[in-house]
Amino acid sequence: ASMPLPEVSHKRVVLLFDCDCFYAQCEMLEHPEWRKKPLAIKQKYLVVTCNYVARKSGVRKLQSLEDAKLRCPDLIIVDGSDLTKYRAVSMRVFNVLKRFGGAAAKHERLGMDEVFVDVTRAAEEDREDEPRLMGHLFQPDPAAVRAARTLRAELNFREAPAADAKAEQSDSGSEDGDWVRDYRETASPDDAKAALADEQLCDCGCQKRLARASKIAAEARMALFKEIGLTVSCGVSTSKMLAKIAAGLNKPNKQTTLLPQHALALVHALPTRVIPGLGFGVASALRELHPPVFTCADLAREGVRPLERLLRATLKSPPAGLAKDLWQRSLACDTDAVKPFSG
DNA sequence: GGCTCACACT
DNA sequence: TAGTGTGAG
Repeated sequence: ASMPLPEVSHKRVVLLFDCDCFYAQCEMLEHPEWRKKPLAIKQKYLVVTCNYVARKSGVRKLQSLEDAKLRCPDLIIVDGSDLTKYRAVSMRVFNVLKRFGGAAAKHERLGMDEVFVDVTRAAEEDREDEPRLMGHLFQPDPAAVRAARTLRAELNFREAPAADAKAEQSDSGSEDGDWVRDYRETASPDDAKAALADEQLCDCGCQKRLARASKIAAEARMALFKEIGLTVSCGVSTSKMLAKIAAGLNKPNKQTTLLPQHALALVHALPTRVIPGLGFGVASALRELHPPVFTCADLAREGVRPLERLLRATLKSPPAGLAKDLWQRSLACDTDAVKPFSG
């Protein structure tokens, strides 16, 4: 009612490239004989990352070395406290990615192993009318879509390009429906899911822009593999938050497109920690509330004012506007811009 | 603007 | 872990 509604537009196109187990891959570049063996990188007495062979034996990030060795007795352990070579590989990755997305693209580094790229302009200017969607497409299940719809109704919240305005022009506009049905590469969905996807189509052109972007992502990933020998996972969506979440859906060495009209169905049930800017402290405080706030849907229902109070009680000096930003992100609306020249 | 601190990010 | 980045004051 009196809550400010999130601004939702699908106009941006954001990629997130996330190097798979970055330090471990760097070590395997120097030692190809380790590729098929379980490999962990340690700092002090902690495993900071490990390759996917090691993960099959239950080795995990931030495990104690002791635990890791118990789970995987033949684990190869490399000290990773000298970051020099990782920094060098990281810069090579960034320099390759800078070639993609055209002159108007913006590239932002996050840590050593992640790069955001805003490819809005390139995706708009692409002439291709029926771009092939590369990689995976996230498809919500019907229950998640129903839950998202309920949440939207509860909060009286409508997405900018209306999904229901489409019903009236259903006989004229079958081309978009065919386009999605024919070009997705995920495992073939059942009829219910296909119907669901068609029902949720958006007419702002975001599907085509995201598909064009998925091609840029595929080309960039190929270049990284050929020129450096690294595999990366990639998320393709309309904001940094959604691209990051999408990248995590299929790993390693896969890319995933998340259509903005499916974002709430994905986000609503996820823990509040998926929201960038909402860290360990705030997430813990939210869980202590009664009733406890666990998921993004819980946080969305909580509203801005109670969140402001919690931030004041939890943080030393909460940045202005943080509550509003976090609350909007709980509804999958993230307007944080890709900031160029951060590397 | 520059310093420290708290907090979040990898 | 070993850093980097950000906003508040």
